Amino acid sequence: MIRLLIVDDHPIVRGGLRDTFADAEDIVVVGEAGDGAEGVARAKALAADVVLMDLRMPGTDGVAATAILREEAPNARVLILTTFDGESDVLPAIEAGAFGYLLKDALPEELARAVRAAARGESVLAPSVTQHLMGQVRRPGAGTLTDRERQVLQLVANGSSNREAAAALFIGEASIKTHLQHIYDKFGVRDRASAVAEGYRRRLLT
Amino acid sequence: MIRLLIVDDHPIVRGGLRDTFADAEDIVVVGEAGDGAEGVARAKALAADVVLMDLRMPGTDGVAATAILREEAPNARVLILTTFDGESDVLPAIEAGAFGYLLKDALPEELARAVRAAARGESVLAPSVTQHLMGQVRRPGAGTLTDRERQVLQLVANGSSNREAAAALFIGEASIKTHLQHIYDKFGVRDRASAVAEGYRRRLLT
DNA sequence: TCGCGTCTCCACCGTTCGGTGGACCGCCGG
DNA sequence: CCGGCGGTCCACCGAACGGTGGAGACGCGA
Repeated sequence: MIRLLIVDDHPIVRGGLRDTFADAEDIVVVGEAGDGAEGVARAKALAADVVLMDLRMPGTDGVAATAILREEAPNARVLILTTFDGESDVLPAIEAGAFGYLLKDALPEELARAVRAAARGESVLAPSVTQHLMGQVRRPGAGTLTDRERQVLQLVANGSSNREAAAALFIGEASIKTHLQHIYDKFGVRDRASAVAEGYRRRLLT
Repeated sequence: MIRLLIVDDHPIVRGGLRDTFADAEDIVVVGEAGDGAEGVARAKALAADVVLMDLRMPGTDGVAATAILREEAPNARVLILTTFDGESDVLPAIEAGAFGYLLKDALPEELARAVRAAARGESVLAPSVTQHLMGQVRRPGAGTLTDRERQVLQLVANGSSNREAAAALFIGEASIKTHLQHIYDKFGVRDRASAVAEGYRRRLLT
C-alpha cells in the first residue's frame, strides 16, 4: 500500500486529487497540507511514501519543501504537480530532488501510474518537460543568465538607466554595460528593449 | 435548483469542483467541459444557469467563451474562476460579460455563495480583484494602447530600432517616436526597455 | 596547478534615443 | 458642424546607449 501525501494550497485541487486516488486500491491518501512547511511536517509524521507537491504555494514553496524533504525524509519520493510547463521551474525542482514533474493536465490514470512509479523509485516526467530537459542538457550554460545578469536585466526592465542600475547594485556604470553586452550575446539581441522582451519570453522576468 | 456547468481544462480541478458542490442541495452540476467551445455548446444544450469558467484554456479561452455566451445564451451567468490574480485578465473578462471573478484559493463555501449570488444576478468579485478594478476605473482609457501603438511596441520588443520599425510599418521615423512617446505617457515609463516590460506585464506582448 | 567563468572596471566613438513643441489630416460622434 | 482622437510628420538638442577591445581579481573544478 502506497502512502500518499497531497500538498497544495488550493482546497479545490486537493479535493480533486483525493478523489482521483479514491479508486486506486494500492494507494491511500494519508494526509494533506496547504503549504510547503506543513507538507514537510506531515510527510515525516505520516511516513509518506510519495508526496504530490504543488510548486506555487505561499510561504515555503514546492522547490524549497522538496529540498528539505530530501534531507529530513529521504524515503519520501516527491512528485511535482503544477499547472505551468514553463521552463523556469523544472530544473530547480529536479535539482532539489524531485522524482517527477507532472502537469495538472494529467489524466487521473496517469497520475496513479506516476505515483506507483515514484514509489518504485522510478522517475516520471511529463512529455513537454522531458523535451525541455533535453534542451537544457544540450546547451549547458548557453542561454542561461548569471545571477548578476538577471539582476541587471530586472533593473533595466523596471526603467533603470545604466547609471541608476549601477547605483542600485553599488558597482560602476561600466560593469552594467558589460553585463548588458553579455546578455545581448546570450540572447542574440542588440538592445536593451529586446533583451527585456526575451527575458519575459524565457520567464526570467516578472 | 441552480443548474451549474463547470468549464476547465484540468480534469483534476473539474473533479474538485464537482466534489465541492456535491453537498449543496440547491446546486446541481449538470455538466462539464474541457475548453471554451465545448463550454459554450454545453451551456446552451444543458440550459445552465451558472457557468464556472476557467480563463486559461487551450483553444477558445475563458474570455472568448464568455463573450460568445453573452450573445448566444444570455441567461447563463458566467463566473470566472482562475488561479491568477494578475491584473491583465480581469477587465477583458468583465467586459466580455462575466458576472464574477474568483480565485482558486477560494474556499468551497465561498464558491457556493458566489454561485448562488450569480444565479440571483448579483456580481461577486474576489477582494484583490475589486481593488484592482477600482484602480482601473479611476483612469478610464488611460493605459490602453491603440492598435498602432501596440504594433510599434511589438516591433521594438522584437529588436527594431526606430528606423527599422518605421520601415516595417511604411511610415516615418518621426511617427515611431511619437507613438513611443504616447506609450511612455500611458505606461508611466521613460524608455523603450521598461515600456516593453510593461507591455509584457499587461499581456499586450507575446 | 592551470584554466575557465564570473564580476569588476576603463576609454573612445558613432549612433540612437528621449524631450519638447509644434503641425496637418481624416474620421467619428456629440 | 465642430471638437476630440488617432495617425502622420517635422526640427533641434543633450543625454544615453551600443560596439570594441581590452584588463585585473576571484573562486571553483579539472
